[in-house]
Amino acid sequence: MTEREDLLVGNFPIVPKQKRAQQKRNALLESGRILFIDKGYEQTTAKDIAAHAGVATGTFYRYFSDKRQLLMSLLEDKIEEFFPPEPSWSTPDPVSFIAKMLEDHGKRLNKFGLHRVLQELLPKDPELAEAISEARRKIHSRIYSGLKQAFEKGWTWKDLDFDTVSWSIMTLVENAHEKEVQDGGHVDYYQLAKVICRMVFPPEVHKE
Amino acid sequence: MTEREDLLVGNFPIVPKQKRAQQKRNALLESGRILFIDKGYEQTTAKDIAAHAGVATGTFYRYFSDKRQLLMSLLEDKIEEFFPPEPSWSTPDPVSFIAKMLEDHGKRLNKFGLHRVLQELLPKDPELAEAISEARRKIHSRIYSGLKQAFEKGWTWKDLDFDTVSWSIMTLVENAHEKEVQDGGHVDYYQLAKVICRMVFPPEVHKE
Amino acid sequence: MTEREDLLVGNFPIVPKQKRAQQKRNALLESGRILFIDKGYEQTTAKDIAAHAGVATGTFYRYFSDKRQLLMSLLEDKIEEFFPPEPSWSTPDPVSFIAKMLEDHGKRLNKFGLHRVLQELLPKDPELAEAISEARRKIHSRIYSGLKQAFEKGWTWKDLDFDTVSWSIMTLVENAHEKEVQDGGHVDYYQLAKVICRMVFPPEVHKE
Amino acid sequence: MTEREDLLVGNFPIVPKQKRAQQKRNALLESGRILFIDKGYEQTTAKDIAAHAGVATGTFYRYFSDKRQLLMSLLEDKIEEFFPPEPSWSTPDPVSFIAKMLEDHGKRLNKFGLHRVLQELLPKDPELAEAISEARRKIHSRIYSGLKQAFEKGWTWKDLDFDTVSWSIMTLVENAHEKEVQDGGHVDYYQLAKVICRMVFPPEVHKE
DNA sequence: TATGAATGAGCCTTCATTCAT
DNA sequence: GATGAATGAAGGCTCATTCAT
Repeated sequence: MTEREDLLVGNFPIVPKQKRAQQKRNALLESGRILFIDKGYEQTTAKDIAAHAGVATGTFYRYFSDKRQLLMSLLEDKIEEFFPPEPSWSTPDPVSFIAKMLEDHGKRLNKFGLHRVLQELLPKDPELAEAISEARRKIHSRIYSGLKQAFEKGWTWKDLDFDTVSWSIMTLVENAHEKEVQDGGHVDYYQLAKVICRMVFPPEVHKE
Repeated sequence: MTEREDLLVGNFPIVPKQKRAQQKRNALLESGRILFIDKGYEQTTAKDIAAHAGVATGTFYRYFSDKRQLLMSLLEDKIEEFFPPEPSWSTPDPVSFIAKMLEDHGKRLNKFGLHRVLQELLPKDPELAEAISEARRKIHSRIYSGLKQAFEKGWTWKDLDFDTVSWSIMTLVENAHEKEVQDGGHVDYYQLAKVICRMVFPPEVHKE
Repeated sequence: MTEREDLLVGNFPIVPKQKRAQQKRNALLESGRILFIDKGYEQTTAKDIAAHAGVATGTFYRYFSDKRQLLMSLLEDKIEEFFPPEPSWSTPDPVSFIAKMLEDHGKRLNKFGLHRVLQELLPKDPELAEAISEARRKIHSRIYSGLKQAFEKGWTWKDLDFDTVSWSIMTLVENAHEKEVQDGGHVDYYQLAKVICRMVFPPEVHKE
Repeated sequence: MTEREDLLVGNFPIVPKQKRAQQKRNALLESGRILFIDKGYEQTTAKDIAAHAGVATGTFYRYFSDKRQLLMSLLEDKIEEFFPPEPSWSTPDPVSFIAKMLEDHGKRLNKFGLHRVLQELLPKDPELAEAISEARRKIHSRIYSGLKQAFEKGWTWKDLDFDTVSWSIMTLVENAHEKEVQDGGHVDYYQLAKVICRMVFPPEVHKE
């Protein structure tokens, strides 16, 4: 982690070396995460976070230059959690594979919990928006090339539009975990995987 | 929805009857919309809105109890814009039909422009979240029953999972218009429609 | 005054047009002056000034962008008070003339009262420092040319160093009014004028 | 002055006896001096000083009760630097003597460098103001008696006003070194000395 | 009704000072 | 003695909301 520390964040107020300091820093991070998720980013003040972490206001500013930097530190570690693993089409049972992947990814995202906060921030934070956009582009291109390979092996629909289908898969994966929250119901990841496979494979391949 | 409408909005400052007043109210609404989209909800102050509408700060509060209510009024009129029209499967050419629908809906949403603002607000406004959720449920159930009818006519996959597929369609439709913004590229609505149809119809029906 | 308003200050928060507003602005200016003199610039907060003027903190910021701007507004009107009037050497009785001038100028400065504040600020406010410097340069050059004229009329010491003597006169005039404060004693302006004249005129001219 | 010295300074953290401690204390003093001159008194924090001296913040408070006391200690050692040596009128060449004295004193003051800081503090620190005032009174009285002696020897103007002339001399001496800074130009100490002598001696004595 | 000045709570941030290690 | 993290009071400033005109 240390090497990526200044990726989004800059290495502003000292990388804390003592264990104590690390703990306090982590407490602040965790408090930030909780409050951001609970009340939203704007509604959470530095004071709130400090109080929730059981430290004084000033202490917050020893570890973070401001609220935004705390959020960035939070993201930095976890940004990879947004990347769904590349779906593999050359599996004996792609549906199960994807179902498993969806479920794992959903769990990860829900545990992460900051997606809402990101949406709140994207409009006002172009730098962040760009970072996210970049991440999305990567996912998209990974799915895209996976599809291409499958296509070249003759497994997919002949008229597969790589771009549209990659985007559709990405969109469904990204939103799947929200489904649970939204309608309280649970997602049938297996069914969703089946739908995704149907977007890619014609039925005869499916059976194979 | 109509019955809960005033729940959302409150019936505070009386719907003004005079033409002058109506104009002012509309100017405020429009200014609010523009500024919310431009700078985000939190970043827009009541004073900003009033100034942009060419009235005094105090006047704002004659027409709206606060910023939130203005937003709610804005949504009230336009909430239906979120509803994609029910896809019709019993059309000679469902792909083209859906493609057209996607495009129209995308245009409408982009013209509306407040989706970003909604995302900014959802975390802090459970009431609004509930209203949106409700709207979603309606769309979902409409798509659901459309699918069911198609199923009963024997057009769809035999093992169609209504819920999963409805949700997938809804998700793709909701996000399609964002694609343009995100990757600057334009959406190929026809291809997307094809993908959707593939989720629903087996290939042999397709040709019909 | 209005035409010079934006000299040092910029015309930040609206030139108040209503009488009420003018009064409030003036009250703030006066409170600022009093508190600056009493407690020093740094020790005076915007809140203090507002409270002393009997208005809320926010009101302060309607009229001034910050403490510094208030001070600048204060100076703007009064900056000319720093300029001692040009001593006239071609008077029947230059000593009396200068004595009178010194006294008037001292009174003016003491009424103004902000010289201490200026000294507090000069080191940290280069813009202000420049303005003051500029003013000083003007005074200096006026005294300088007055001396030159007197010299050309053959009234002064033959070896008069214009620069040194101008500077000496300026320095004495500037500091004279502080003498009262410093040793509680009062300044004998007449004696001081005599000293100044001795710096300029040889004794034989003196009697003339 | 010696008796009041600890009044100014307080005898708080005991003059440290160990060599190490002395060094640290001196480092802090020197760092304080440098930073005060560079950034001003208010703008310099205890932490700044400690950091500049290469010790921890807490250490600062072992040696000084606070920022003010450090400044006072700084002055304590150097306050005598403010005293211009008594001008001697009974020299073969008083002009040169005084010129030399002015130059030396200017150099000393400029090396000292804290005059600006004093001006920043005087308004808020009556005790310091009193100490300075006291010092001034001493200088004044020394010059005064020097003049008196010269007068008694019949060297000066017959109508010399001791008080006014002492004050004038003191004022010119005190401000001379600032002239360099102010107009970038250099002071012609010889000319200034001549002016001072003219305030004291009539021309015929001058030649003597 | 319309106006916009006034209000003051509350956020962000700094820094003198303390204190556990 | 030294350290530097922690504290929290206090200042700067904004903005939603009220209210006298």
